Amino acid sequence: MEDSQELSFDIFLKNFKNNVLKIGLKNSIQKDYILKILYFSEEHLTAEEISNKIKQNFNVSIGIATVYRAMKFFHDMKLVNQLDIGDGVIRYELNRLKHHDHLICTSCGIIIEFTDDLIELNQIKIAEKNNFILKEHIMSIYGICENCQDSNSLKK
Amino acid sequence: MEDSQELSFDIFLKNFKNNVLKIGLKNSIQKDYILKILYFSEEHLTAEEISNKIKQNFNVSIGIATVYRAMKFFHDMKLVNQLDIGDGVIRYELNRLKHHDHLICTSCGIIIEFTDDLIELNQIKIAEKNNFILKEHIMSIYGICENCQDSNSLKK
DNA sequence: GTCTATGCAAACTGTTTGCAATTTA
DNA sequence: TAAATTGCAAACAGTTTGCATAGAC
Repeated sequence: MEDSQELSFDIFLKNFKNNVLKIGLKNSIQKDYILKILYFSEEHLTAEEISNKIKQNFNVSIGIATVYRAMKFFHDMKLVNQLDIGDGVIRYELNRLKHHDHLICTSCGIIIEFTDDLIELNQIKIAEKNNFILKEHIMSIYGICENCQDSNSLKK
Repeated sequence: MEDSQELSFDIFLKNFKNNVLKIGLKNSIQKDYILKILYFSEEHLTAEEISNKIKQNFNVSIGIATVYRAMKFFHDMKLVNQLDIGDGVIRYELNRLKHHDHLICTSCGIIIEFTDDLIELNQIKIAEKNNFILKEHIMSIYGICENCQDSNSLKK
């Protein structure tokens, strides 16, 4: 399992690097590390967290400016999504092509992804009704997650 | 019309000030000005913009820190909504109780409000499915507005 | 060898905080 | 008069930028 994931990452990375070369730019190990972290992470990571994880996992230090520049680059290439949950920090995730939205727990901050076809359909209708050319949407639902509900009734 | 709006604002303001007193806090002209701007503004304003509008309309200078503190206060009182469209600036609007979402033009930045019952229903279902206690949701649809579509085909 | 990407530190932006002065109840 | 609010400036956090150096093609 490990191996097959590693393999699919290798293919993904090779493909990405080819695309970079095609547009006349250069690759770097730093970007490789960042992509690897994003690829194998389930979470939505901040620039800081990405940098820390690279330190932990590969014992390599990457300047925070490099992370930001890489994220902008990936975002322009539609390779990563940016998620702003309104706490002043931007989080990043690999764009796995299937659109999804986010449930955010206002107590512990956990972010749960969900997909909903009705929402996808609805946004098209709303955009049409307002004569917008649709690009994308962000839907974030805020509430209290199961865990936090339980720990609030701890004393029972 | 002007007058009846002025009147309804006066009632709104008097009511607010009473509530402030009830919880043992003090009122100030600064908060009055801010509320008046919010009340008569259709737009979603940043702290900076609120401060500028007060300068323009009433020729009064209010420290930016005061605006931020007031907005936090209003937000805690559920009087104001915060809108973060992901450009690093928080926008504020008076909470007129009917929930609505936002269409944002990525070209000119105009923000159009819309309401959609299906979305309201949907979020309840999604929260339930994930065992969340629902608090609120934010949905922002990004696209190109009618105006910007036209001006792109200017040359014809 | 040329041109891009990196790392560092400084700059910047929006927001928050400490504190003395002012205003409110 | 006691307590809360303001205004200023400094602090702060996250992000961006300029520039010299290292690295990729």
